[in-house]
Amino acid sequence: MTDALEPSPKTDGFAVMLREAGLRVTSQRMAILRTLSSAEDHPTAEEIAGKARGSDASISHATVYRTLSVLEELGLIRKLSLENSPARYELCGDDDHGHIVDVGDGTIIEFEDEAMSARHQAIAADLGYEVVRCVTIIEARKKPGPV
Amino acid sequence: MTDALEPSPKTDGFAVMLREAGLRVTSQRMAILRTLSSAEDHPTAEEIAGKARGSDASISHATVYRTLSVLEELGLIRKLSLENSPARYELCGDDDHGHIVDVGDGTIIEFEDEAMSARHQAIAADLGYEVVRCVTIIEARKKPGPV
DNA sequence: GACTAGATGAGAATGAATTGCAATATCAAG
DNA sequence: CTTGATATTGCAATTCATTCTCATCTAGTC
Repeated sequence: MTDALEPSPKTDGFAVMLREAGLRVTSQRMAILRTLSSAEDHPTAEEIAGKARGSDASISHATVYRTLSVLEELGLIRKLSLENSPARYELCGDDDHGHIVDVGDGTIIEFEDEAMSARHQAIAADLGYEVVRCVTIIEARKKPGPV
Repeated sequence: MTDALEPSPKTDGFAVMLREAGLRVTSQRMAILRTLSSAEDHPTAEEIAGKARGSDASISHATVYRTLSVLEELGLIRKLSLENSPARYELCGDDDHGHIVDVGDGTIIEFEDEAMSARHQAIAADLGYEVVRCVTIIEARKKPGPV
């Protein structure tokens, strides 16, 4: 009963999307997608490689990088370039959400904010642009305040 | 009349800030600061090195990188980590402004938006954080609009 | 002018990400 | 189910940005 390897409705959807984009559905790609899908945090390429190797034999890191950029272009995942550290990845819908990075311990908290997203759209529109993607990173320090 | 090399009130201010931070005022640091101060765009470290070499002899790229991080910690400049390209730098006050990156040609447009900055503060505060710095990058595509 | 800690230059080293190429595997067609 | 065309992979070597090492130099001080 290795149901970790069973196709789930979620990962099945990935396979369909890959095929529709004219791409082949390989075990490596599915392993990477499955890894991202079960990740609570925002793993780096190497972290993804490590976990993906758990479910599929020996995935080379070249494949991880190649797959990640394919998936990014496909719009299935999002890449997050942080200062002074390797890029991190997350599955995504097409929502515009931001990240708070705790400068103390590196914790990343996601948030969504309608007002902020609306401003992004408006600002871009004012300048004659249409938004492709937004990256918001708020580096912040935990306030000593009352719990 | 090589007034490009004259100390300007602006660059003088830099010297004071360096000294106040207990750092030495070197010709390399001033050349880099002068370069940034006269840059209209957001140059990369290597572009800065190139231009700075124009005003000061042979500045090594190690020095450029070292100086840039010193200046960043000092809060005099800001580093902008973009996807798939070297970091870019800009002089900065402590304002929270964003950048629109034209996905077509790479043009970077700066903007300020009170409402957006206010949201950043509020969002962080809600989660018990105080903002250190914000990075907003809106990747956008030029609208075919009427011109 | 001399001293000393901080700063620099040159180049080697690191680490993330990309690429070339031969081997392999997917998927459509028979 | 077998085959063939070709997309994809693994491996290793490579690129590129950035950092580090260390001997030399220099700003700031006395």
